[in-house]
Amino acid sequence: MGTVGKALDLLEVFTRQRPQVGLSELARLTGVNKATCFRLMAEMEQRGLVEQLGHSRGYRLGPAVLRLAYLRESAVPTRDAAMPVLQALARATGETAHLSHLVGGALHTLGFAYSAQHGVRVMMDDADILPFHATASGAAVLAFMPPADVTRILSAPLPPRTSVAATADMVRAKIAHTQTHGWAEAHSTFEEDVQGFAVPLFNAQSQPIGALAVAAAMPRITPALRATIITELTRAGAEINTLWGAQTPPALETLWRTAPQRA
Amino acid sequence: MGTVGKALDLLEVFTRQRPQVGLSELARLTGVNKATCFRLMAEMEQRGLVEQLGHSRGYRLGPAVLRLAYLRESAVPTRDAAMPVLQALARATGETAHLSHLVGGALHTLGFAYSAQHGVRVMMDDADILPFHATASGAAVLAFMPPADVTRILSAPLPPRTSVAATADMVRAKIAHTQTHGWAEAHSTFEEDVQGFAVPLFNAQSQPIGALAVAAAMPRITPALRATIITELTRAGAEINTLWGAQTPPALETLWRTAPQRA
DNA sequence: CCCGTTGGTTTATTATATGAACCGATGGTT
DNA sequence: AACCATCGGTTCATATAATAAACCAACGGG
Repeated sequence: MGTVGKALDLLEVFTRQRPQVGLSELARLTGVNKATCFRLMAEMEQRGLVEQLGHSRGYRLGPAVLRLAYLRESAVPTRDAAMPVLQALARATGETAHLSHLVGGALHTLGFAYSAQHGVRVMMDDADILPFHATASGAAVLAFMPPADVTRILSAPLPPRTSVAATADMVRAKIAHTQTHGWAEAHSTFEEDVQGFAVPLFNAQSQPIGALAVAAAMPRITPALRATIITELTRAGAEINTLWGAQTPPALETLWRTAPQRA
Repeated sequence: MGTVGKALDLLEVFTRQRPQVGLSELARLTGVNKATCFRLMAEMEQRGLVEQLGHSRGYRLGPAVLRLAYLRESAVPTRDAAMPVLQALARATGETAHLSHLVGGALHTLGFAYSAQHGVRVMMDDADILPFHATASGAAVLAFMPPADVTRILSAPLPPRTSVAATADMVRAKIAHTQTHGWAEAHSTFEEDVQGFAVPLFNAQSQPIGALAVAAAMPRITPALRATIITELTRAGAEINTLWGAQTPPALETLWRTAPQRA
């Protein structure tokens, strides 16, 4: 692996739960030598990608990432464009809507929206990372990936948090379902008592780059609500794909148009 | 220079005006060898920091920067905390308020706010980079930096855009003014017919990390407006410093308390 | 007072980055 | 149609930069 890859891996340790880390802890978490960590962090600090507190206290993400994010959004307004659709989807379904983006072989949360309709909501967190296995979003994306990539991802070690043991066969079944219906569904997998629905999102080259999902509280699910979610989800998915200038696979577009009847 | 520093320098070519660049152009702009550029970009693409369009079209910033920005803001809500103050400052003065952050020895625009009062406004752009010389914000920051850093910055080559030739002596005069008054002022420097006012912002170690500024349309400036701007600017500066958990130098705090009388 | 841990530094060793030349593809221009 | 410049990407010998173990001084809790 190259040096910059190693440096960028260091940034992965920063999460919502662990906003700052010391040098030794960083070396321990990443397995990178402490001296190497120091040099890499010092170099990233110089460019403002990370900063350290008071000369000896730990590192955290720096202000430069804000600038990069502004430039990214102004160049390609992914999130800004999708948020209104996301909010409308949450309103229309009464459940939590969720948008994720494929980056480096993982699904990163890009945004979410709650409905005010119910007190009990499926909660989400920005910058969360979703497991491919056992989420509707994961199945939605995998269903439109080249088979080689799917095999590679499914043969990777399973993440620890999956509450239901998700075998590769089960995931393949979900993928097949997605390909024939146009949307993915998952029960009690990512979280207990949560029913997930998702559709894939594409780029201009018809490659899947993310997923739009609705996460509903399981006890509320009725045939009618399920139909509503599927109808609204496919409609919103088509809308975001349009906003993003995506090339939706024609077969999928057809499925989405007839989704309401088959829901 | 280290490899990751070189890689991060590549990201600097992306601006609002140049949201995407091809490989050869990138190599030309940065002076880095084309093969090196390719390898570095490929490595950054793998982590989602940049992405390329359709296998041969150019690179642009990738979605991973969004995630990093969210994490940064959730860990240390710099911009979110300051924006309301910024908007209030624009409203109170009737002019454009501007917030910049010191990152890697340059002032990066972090946010701005317009007043609805006048049709003629000083326009700003997110992710702009300000020259140290000849802006009020630059002087405000330099005034509280270690002298060694000031000398280093002032001996750097002058940026091309400065409309008024700003000699090091002129900048030093502005710095002295800032140190005795607590705020910086600049006439027709960054832009024609713009009068700039600025105060420095600090971190918890009393080091300057940015500036809060008001940019007013020159023809509107009257002694009364000038007094208002200085009063409101120092007040807003103190407020943001508090929000950011900054350790404002005591001498400066005193100056700010008495600024209205000396305006 | 001790012992573990912290952030940071040094060193020889080695792996990695580098850049000139090269490639096939593309797209105007003559 | 032949040409030429330029594009993104690749190759490989060379040299530079990254690495890791040992070592510091400083800090802090028991």
